[in-house]
Amino acid sequence: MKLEDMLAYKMAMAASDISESLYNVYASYGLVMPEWRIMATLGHFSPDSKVMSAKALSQATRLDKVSVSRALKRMEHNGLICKTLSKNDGRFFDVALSPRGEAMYNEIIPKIRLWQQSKLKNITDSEYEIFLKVIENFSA
Amino acid sequence: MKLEDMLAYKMAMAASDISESLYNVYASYGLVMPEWRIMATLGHFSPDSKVMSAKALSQATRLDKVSVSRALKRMEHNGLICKTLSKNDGRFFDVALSPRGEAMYNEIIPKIRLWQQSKLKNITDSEYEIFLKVIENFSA
DNA sequence: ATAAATTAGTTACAAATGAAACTATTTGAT
DNA sequence: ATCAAATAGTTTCATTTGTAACTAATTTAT
Repeated sequence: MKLEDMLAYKMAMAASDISESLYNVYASYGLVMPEWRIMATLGHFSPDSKVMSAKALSQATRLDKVSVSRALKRMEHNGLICKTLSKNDGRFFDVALSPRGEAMYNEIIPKIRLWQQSKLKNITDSEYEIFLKVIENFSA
Repeated sequence: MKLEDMLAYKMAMAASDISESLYNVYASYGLVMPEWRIMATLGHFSPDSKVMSAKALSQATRLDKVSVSRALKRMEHNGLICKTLSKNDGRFFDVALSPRGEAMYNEIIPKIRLWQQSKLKNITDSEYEIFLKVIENFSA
């Protein structure tokens, strides 16, 4: 087996490179990685499902529940999210981006898009489709 | 922009899933992630280049030099590597897998290969080729 | 030749992390 | 209805981590 063929190795290295590169974008907004992942998740889902529980965020972001709890505390403190006890079930919180959080999200997203385009400039649409299919497979 | 199209997000999630899944393989040998990355790198390169410096390992594995230093200390203590001062340049160490480290590597690799095959069972060779091309691009 | 600058690696310390214990709420069994 | 089991989220504490300071070796400039 060649290292060149080592899927996990390649993925980890690429993810690490991407992660570092992306850090420069959201860090300029004072966000750390868990906060950015949460913002990205909430921002994406907010059109349809306005709220998510901490548990759902934990699953979507692959952050453990302690990290989510702490990130949400900071984000609430910074006015980026609204956190209210769920009416149906007092164990859950309904978490959503605040207007301010939504504004920040909408400011960051175009920069991410630009960054992503630069990363994909040598890749055709059909190649990217296949790439997505492959990594979709990994998480399945 | 749809979350479905968020490259970085998808990569981070897939890498996280893969990393967790792979952890079960090397953890059973008492290795932690930095140790496994170092072993994989040394094991792969050992046919041609028998030794690597801690710095080279740090670059290859995307671990910072402190992590590498600590991992090498543990691995040396466990008899998995040999670490000798370079003759040419007294700042470098020549690091290589010990026979015991090599044996462990050769025991783990087939399990990684099996694991990888199961992850790729729905993927054709040409699709995998394209996938590799795309992630190669990220690190460039 | 010598002193400043650079580089490899380690150490120390402060910050981030996660497992386990904890609180609070809900569900399910009797 | 009541009590045990389960679930969401928080807190505690011990470990892990990374930045910055350090040591030691080498290179570069003068």
